[in-house]
Amino acid sequence: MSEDALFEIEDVPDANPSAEQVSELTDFEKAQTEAIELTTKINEAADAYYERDESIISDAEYDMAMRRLEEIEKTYPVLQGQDSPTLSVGGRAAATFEKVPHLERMMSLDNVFSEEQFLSWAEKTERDAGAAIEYLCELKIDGLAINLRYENGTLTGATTRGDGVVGEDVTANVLTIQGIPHRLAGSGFPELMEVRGEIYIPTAEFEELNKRLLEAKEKTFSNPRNSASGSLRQIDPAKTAARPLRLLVHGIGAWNEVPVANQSEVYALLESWGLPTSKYFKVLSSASSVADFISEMGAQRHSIDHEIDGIVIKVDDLAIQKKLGATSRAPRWAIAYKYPPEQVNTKLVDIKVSVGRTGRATPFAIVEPVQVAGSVVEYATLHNQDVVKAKGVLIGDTIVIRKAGDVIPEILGPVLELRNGTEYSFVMPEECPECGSKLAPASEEDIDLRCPNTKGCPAQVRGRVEHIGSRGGLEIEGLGESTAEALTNPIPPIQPALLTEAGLFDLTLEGIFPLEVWNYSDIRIREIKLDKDTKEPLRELPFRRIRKIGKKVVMDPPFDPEAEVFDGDEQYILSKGAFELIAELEKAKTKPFWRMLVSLNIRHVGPVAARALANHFGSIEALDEASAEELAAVEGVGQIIAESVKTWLSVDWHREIVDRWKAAGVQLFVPGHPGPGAAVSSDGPCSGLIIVATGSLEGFTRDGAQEAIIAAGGKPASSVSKNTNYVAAGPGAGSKLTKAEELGIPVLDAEGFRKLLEGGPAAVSS
DNA sequence: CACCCTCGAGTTCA
DNA sequence: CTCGAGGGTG
Repeated sequence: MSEDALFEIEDVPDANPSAEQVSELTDFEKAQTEAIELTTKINEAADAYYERDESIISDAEYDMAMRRLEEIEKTYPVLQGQDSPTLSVGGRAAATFEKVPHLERMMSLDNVFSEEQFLSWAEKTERDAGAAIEYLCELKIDGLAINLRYENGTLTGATTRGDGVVGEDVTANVLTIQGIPHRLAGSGFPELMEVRGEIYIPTAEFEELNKRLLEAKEKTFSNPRNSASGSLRQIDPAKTAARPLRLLVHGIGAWNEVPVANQSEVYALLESWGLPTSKYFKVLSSASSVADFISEMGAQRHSIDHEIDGIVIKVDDLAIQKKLGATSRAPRWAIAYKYPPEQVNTKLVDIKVSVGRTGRATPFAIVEPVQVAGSVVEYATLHNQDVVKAKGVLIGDTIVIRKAGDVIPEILGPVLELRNGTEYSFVMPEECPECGSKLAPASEEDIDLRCPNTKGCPAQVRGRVEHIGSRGGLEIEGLGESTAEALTNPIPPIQPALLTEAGLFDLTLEGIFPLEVWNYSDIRIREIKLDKDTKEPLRELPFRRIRKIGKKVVMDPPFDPEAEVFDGDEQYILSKGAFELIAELEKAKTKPFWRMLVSLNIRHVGPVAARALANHFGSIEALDEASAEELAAVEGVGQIIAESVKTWLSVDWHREIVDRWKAAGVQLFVPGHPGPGAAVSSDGPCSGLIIVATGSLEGFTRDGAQEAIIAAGGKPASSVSKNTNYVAAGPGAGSKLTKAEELGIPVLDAEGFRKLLEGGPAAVSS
């Protein structure tokens, strides 16, 4: 159950008491709110139905919600997220497919992103193989992996990849796909074999399909991959049959005694039996010719009849494949070369400036929403004014966007041919967009402009409060982005509950009513301008209240979460959020001292430096009395951090934070600490070991793993290097695991990790 | 003083 | 995840 479900979702056109300046909600915003509501409703109903076998709404109601959502998404395609229920037709239909284990695990592939990385993989592989290698190169089709099971030449089952061990049975649908033989041609088939392939929709057919859907006034698909996925998961096989799905096979799973020696010969054999193989594969005998193949195909990737996102390179010789074996999740005898992330054109609508918790003013781009590599992008950071200049973009330009690291949108530059003269350049504002203070560089050489109003700037206070609640800080549930905003919101006539973080632990239920929580996108583009004449703040952009955690009520304490309260003619039910926040704040008061240090928002003091300081000094008083030199003597703390701490402590309003927190009962010391200088010894089974935890380790949360390493006397690190002693990797581990394997560092699973923590290196040395 | 590890800070979207 | 910069080491 999501947190949001605790709150009422409201459609309040004007949540701001100073109503005049606020424009009406746009149609788009109304549609967005409705789409969110519908999606929640549909998903909850589908979950109940498929997971727990119960109906919480009638079929008719469900259909109506689905139809309305489709309608909205048709009007505003941007609102159709990747996981929109309208994409998986029949709600969460997937859940109705039977789970079937694969006979042989369906592995994924490790990735390389440059020629250099590929060459070093090839070098290592040749070394490990102890022989020259013939490489089989093939296109990496952007589709859905499928496992086909043939028994004595007859197709007896088709399953999706699932988690690699167990897939979903989609046999009935696969049987309808053109070009997949139900019965193999020729003779000499094995008793039992698994064939791996990719289901996809050719680009041309995809466009055709979308055109047909459009004409039929049905909703269209955003890309061939989604479309193939949706088509394969139809409950009714007749619907699948109507879609232009294709198959290409590219591997084998379980198969006793393969009658040939090379993967390429396997393909030839499969083809002779009537299975579709790609005509693009090629066997090459040197890594450098493979590199050439990669760049050649990259240049013509869009002229191929289906979408590709890279090239797969395999060791052709099956005996060598066997010798090389596999890591926990991917074979060592194959690698995927991924082409650079998808690039998309869109329009640069505006450039605005946001201010973070440190006061840094960061320009960011607002772009016309577009789909890039899996999600809809609306914002992209521009780092600072020099970057804006360097990119050469003007407001109004058509620009090229891509996803860097597959997550963060990056603006590459303008499309100059599409300029029409109406574009204009961005000028860095002189003043803080939120508090109006004059922006200035922190030092001479500093490129970044900062808002000097550290104490009072609402943007900075909000950022700091949010940081206190964050995972690295005090981990206060219910104190995230929007709650921090609500607590510090300075829009008159509402006084913010907090002017600075000093009062955080003095908050009471009465104090936080009324507290309204605003949604994310509104915070991001928030901008307050002062009226020229009255100097009253104007709210330039409409705020939209989507939920509330409290409402001012006339009622005697103690408050009761379940109470219904009458305020004039209106009736409110108090939501749990406010009560939980107060309870969480109380719990936070006794969290570890290093978390307190992080929460003070001292520059350069993050979790690691804070731990070092907390260990050596044990209390805020000890830190206060110590000189900068004494601080800098601590390992991991240098002059800069030491001075930053001393400077922070010398500021009056910072001291006020410390004093008020203390007065409120916040524990600013390590209980039982022997005193300054006496570092708490870190004895344990893992003394002196540097351990990196990555991926999801069963039985540990991300931070839990770190804590466990420390508790065992080890040192947790965030990146893998040659100094690392062990890497504990769970499912979903990425580059760190790759790096560990490269460097030959022992890799442990959750089980091994637990043993290491209990018994030290001896326990896992075997 | 030049290098290599790490850490801190900022970042988007669901 | 990435970038820039702090801290430690040879």
